[in-house]
Amino acid sequence: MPEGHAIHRLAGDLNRSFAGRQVQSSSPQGRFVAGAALLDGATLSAAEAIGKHLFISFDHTPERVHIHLGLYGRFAIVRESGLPVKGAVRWRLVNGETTADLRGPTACALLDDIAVAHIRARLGPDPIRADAEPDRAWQRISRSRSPIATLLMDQRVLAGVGNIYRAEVLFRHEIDPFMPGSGLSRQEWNDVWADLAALMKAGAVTGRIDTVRAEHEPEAMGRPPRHDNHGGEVYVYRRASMDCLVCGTSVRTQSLANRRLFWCPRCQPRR
DNA sequence: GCTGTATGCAGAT
DNA sequence: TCTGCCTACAGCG
Repeated sequence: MPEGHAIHRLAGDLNRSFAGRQVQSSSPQGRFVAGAALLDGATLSAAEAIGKHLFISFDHTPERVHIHLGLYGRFAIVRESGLPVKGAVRWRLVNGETTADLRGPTACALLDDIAVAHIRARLGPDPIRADAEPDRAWQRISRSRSPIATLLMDQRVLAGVGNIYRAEVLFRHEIDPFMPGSGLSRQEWNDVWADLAALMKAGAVTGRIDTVRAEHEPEAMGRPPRHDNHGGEVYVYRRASMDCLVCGTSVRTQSLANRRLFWCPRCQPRR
């Protein structure tokens, strides 16, 4: 479930289970054998998330494991050890009582400081991180003719926002997803950034994406409760042809930059 | 068993 | 703008 909030949550979970502890490291699937062997028996020092990227450091080497889950990747942590390997486990970490199995990542590699710095340098500010500089994103957005919906998901502009948060934050601020970045006012940007930070930090705690304000929750609107398969309550994401929770208009969808975009044409009118 | 789908991104065209 | 790729699972026959 890899938008940025999930990666931050994962980093926290890994730290709780493994930080400061010696780990057994292996690559049952066979595609991270050399890296995994190098770390076997090492002490894990910390896991850190930047946008959708996860970095894991160890005491005995300056190199870090860089993981990007991509669309399908999962990193499952269970409170058991001695488990049989099920499926294609790229990397398995075990301490006395806990097993973490990584499957299907786009990236899983041991990187030196220079390579890590390279990745960091190409990422925009991450709304979840305390060290984020939202102005860097504004500089790009305010000068761009690309649709705001495209810019929000561009990891060079903002790190960690994915298809759900972009659709939801644009809905919450009644912004036309096709409006060029240069059409956004500074105030709108400040509001969008603050909202993304709040929504994503909450998501990192709960592990769900919840974007529906209390007054629009199904119960408050006299509708039956509803839970989508990503685990939270949302306004427009994957609700194509369903009624907008606010105005009742049919939610629209369209492919934009290879991803499905969802919006309400009435709440987010063309500008 | 097969097909379609998924919260992503890089590299080719 | 399009294709390929990493994997699991739901829905279908």
